[in-house]
Amino acid sequence: MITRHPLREQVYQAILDSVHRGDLPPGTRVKDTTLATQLGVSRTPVREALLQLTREGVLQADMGRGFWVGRLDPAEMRETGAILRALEVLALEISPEFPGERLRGLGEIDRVLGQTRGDAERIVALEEEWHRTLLQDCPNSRLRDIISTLWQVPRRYMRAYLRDSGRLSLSTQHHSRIIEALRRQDRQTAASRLGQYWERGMEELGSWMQR
Amino acid sequence: MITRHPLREQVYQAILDSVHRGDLPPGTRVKDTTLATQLGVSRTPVREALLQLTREGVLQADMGRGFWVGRLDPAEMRETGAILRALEVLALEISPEFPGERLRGLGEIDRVLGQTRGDAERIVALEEEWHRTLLQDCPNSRLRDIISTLWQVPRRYMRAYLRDSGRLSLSTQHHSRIIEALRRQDRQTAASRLGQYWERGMEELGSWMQR
DNA sequence: ATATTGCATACTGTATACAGAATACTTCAC
DNA sequence: GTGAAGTATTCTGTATACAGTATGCAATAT
Repeated sequence: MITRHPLREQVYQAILDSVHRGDLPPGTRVKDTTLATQLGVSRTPVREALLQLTREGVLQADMGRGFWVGRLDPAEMRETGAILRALEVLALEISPEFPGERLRGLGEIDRVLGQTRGDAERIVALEEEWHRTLLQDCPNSRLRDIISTLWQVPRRYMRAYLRDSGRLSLSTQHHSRIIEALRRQDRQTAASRLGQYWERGMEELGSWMQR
Repeated sequence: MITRHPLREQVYQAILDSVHRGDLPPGTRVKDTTLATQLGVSRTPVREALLQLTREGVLQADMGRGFWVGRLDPAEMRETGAILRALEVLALEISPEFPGERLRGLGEIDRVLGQTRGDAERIVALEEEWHRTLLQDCPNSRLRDIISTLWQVPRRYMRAYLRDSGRLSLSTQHHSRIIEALRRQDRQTAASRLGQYWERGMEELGSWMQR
């Protein structure tokens, strides 16, 4: 069965990548005509993608005034972080037993994370990948969807934080503590440690943003 | 300051209302051209609204095959319910002290709910209104947004359940128990009772759907 | 020089046009 | 009558056109 994909999805991904790569820094105005010609498509799918990104909080929009890349705002970070914390904890709690393969995968990502230096975007991508792997077996697919979508927000803040502060990693030691609990199949402890991860991370980002 | 509103928003609301009123039962195909002529606008804002409703789970879509009202699916209900439970509990936990005015408002909605008979759509609307009022002061605006959006899903299931089973109310006694805790400014207990509300509600809807 | 008004341009939101795919229908064979 | 094949029609996804508003620039006045 061949599945066709609407243009708007590719466009969506392309714009998101641009934002994450930093080609479109926070505050930049995003004109649909420009993007349309750059990507070689018409304005229609571009606008559909822009509307979705706006809904997800990556972009902002004013009626008649178009779209721009959302500025970094401590409140947005805190609010989204609190939500993600609750949802990831829930997702982990209701996950089934962790197969050894999954634990190895998490360890591997963590290992690569420990070796990666200086590439903020890559570190953030690996961080997200680690979480995605952690929650991969969560039986609530809608929950997984919402979590993935919400992650678009912290990505932007983490990237800015890593670049600006020069920190190398966000939380390798938290990762290992969570993995340790999962090795014992103690999902409850793992979940509570995952909560602490977010708590700490939010504090760290929060104090940085008050520069 | 005058705020203008894009057509797509009005269209969005109009379609949502149709779905909630039951004019468009689950499974109905939704054609953008038809809606466009009915509403007296072009296809563009209609499609923008349809895309958003699809993201929110009210509609479904297949590439090249258009949109239709999502069919009722026990798994979707369970999954969304679990998420809403976690988020509403979180929202209540971080809410500030409840002013007397708010408590009176909750009691008033509850009173109207107790008197309303037979009008499934109105009962569901009041139920949602009760929850919205409960979480109105939650300082996390993004959380409030997500909760409102997610509520589109249970609305459809609750409506079908009330119509089909002939039950009159969903949870008046739960409401009072929550209000009781709030009167003592015991948000922690109130939040845990709110969790029980969702737990019970999901069980009730779940067993009904296995007819 | 600076502020202000008018004008030109650019861009957004919406409408319409077009191409290709999916569905419905008709016709014909059996 | 039932089923298949081919044709018509409908509808979707994308492109383009259009109208109105916002933005930037220039010319003029202060």
